[in-house]
Formats: sequence, C-alpha cells, structure tokens
Amino acid sequence: MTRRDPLDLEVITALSELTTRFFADYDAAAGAHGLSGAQARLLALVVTEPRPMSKLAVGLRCEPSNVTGLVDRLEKHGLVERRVDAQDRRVKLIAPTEAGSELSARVWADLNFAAEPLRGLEQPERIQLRDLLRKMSPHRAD
Amino acid sequence: MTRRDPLDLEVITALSELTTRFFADYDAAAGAHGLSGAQARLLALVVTEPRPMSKLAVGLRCEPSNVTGLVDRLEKHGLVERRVDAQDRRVKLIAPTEAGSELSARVWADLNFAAEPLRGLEQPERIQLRDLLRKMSPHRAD
DNA sequence: CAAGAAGGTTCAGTGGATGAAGTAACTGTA
DNA sequence: TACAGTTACTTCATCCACTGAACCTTCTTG
Repeated sequence: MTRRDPLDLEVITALSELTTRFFADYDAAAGAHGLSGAQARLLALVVTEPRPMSKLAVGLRCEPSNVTGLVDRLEKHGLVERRVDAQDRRVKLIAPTEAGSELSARVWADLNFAAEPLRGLEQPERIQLRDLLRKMSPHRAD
Repeated sequence: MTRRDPLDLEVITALSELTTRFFADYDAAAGAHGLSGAQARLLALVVTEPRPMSKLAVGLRCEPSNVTGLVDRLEKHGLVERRVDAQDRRVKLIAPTEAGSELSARVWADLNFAAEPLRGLEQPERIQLRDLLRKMSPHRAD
C-alpha cells in the first residue's frame, strides 16, 4: 500500500470524518451520564466479563499507567471494582458493579439513539457495512 | 431508532472498534511527526483552504476556546498562521505555512500506509465502503 | 449612535495520556 | 531453595485536550 491510491485516500477521508463524528457522539452519550468517553469505553470492555487491567490497556490502546487513573475515577464513583485474581495475585480484575452495569446499558441505549449516521442506510446496507467492518477487524483471540 | 435493533448494535460495536483503532493509527502517524492527533486533524482541515477558527471548532467538534490553544501550538511551531479576514476584522483565517502543508502531506502518506485495516478489503469492497460512508455523512455546505 | 450579537482570547480547572521509576508477585533455572 | 529476570500494576511529573465563564473587539441593526 505504499503507492498513493486515490481510492484509498477517499476512503481514508471518509473514515476520518466518520470517526470524528462517531467519537463525538460517543462522548456526548457518555457525557449525558456523567462519564467521559474513555471511561465509557473502559466500562463497555468490562461489562460482559471482568478483565485484567493489562487487557484493558490493549483494548483502549493506551499505556497501562493510564488505565490506573481511569479505573481510579470509575471506582471512586462506585461503577467498577478491583478484584484480586486468585490465580495470579499481581493481577487485578476489573469488574463492573451493579450500578456500573446499569449505567453502561443506559449509555449504550443513548448511543444507539445518538448514532444517527446510520439513519442514512437501509437495512441491507447496514448488513453490508457490518460485514465490511468485520472484515477490516482482525479476529481477536481473547 | 428507539427500539433496540440487534443489527444496529452489531454495527455500532464494529464501528466502535474500528474508530478506536483508526484514531490510534491516526495519532501514531501524527506522533511520528511530532504532532498530536488533534493538531493533525486541524492541519488537515486548513490545508486545502484557509478557514476561520469558528469553522474549525465545528469541524473538530469542540469549543472555540479549545481551537485557540491548538492554533497557538501549531503557530508556535511555524505550521500555520493567523490571517485577519479583510471582510470581517473579527475573523481570523487559519492558513498553513509551507512547512505545515508539507508536514500534513507526510502525515497523510504515513496514515495511508498505517491504515492497515483497509488491507482486508479488495478494491470493489473499498468502493462499496466508500459509498456507504459517504451516504452516512450529511453533505456539508461550506 | 447605542444595544446587542458574533468571533476570538484568557483563565481556572478537570481529565487523558505518556514515560520513567518503583513495588509486589510470579517463573525458571541452577 | 535461592535468586535473577519478568510481569502487573502504581506513582509521579509533565504535557496536551477540552470545557465553561468572563472578557475584548468588531460587526450589525434599529
């Protein structure tokens, strides 16, 4: 992909616009419930299953030291808790509290509502989009 | 879209992953050239044509007061300049310097290279994706 | 010309992010 | 078993991004 394919540039431009917009919508939905975007993303990562902080750093694509602060703030608000992993006592598993799970669900509901970019697409197009997006994501092991 | 359409949830989940990834790639490409992601996005907005700061705030989806700081930092590094609009002396048009234009081009080249999500797609699929993304973006007046 | 609106700036405060240094816990090897 | 090295998380200093409120300057309108 070293050559400058004009099609790629078009796609990247469109992606760039969309991601900016999607991020803004996500932040707004989170903000409506007193969360920052990063906090909401972290919460979404642990809500299905408790995860070690190191995995969260990978999922959020940031440094582990940053995760400490994010978890600190969420914990202070009673939305997640640190559990020591019985298998490996260095590891802290981040689990949502009941309040955390509920809040995350509410943010997602809002996001669903707020994700109005999708309104431009008919159902078959959404399916197409989903399949394309999946194809762009490497399948994750964990 | 108040109902919880499972397809929408799938699409949103996929979008969420992709945007996180795309943002990270963008930041990395920018960082490789000494820019933050926000600075690179601002630079990309002005590189085709000088724009007033208020438009930049809209494009970046942030408060005008934030744009001041971004422009300050870019200006300090000689990448953009503030020009007074002859028509309306309240307005400051942000224009890239030559160094700014060149740097922006280099970041884009890197981004093109770094946007490896696209590698999973064949050319016809990229066209499909571009068209879908366009359909999701409202046409902007300016 | 006066009142109000609009474009930018300043300031204080919060949160997000990194990198380096530190602590505690695990692992492998002799 | 001892200990060297690695891994998981934390702490700290530092910078940038972002917001909201207060402010100045420059239009615009009655």
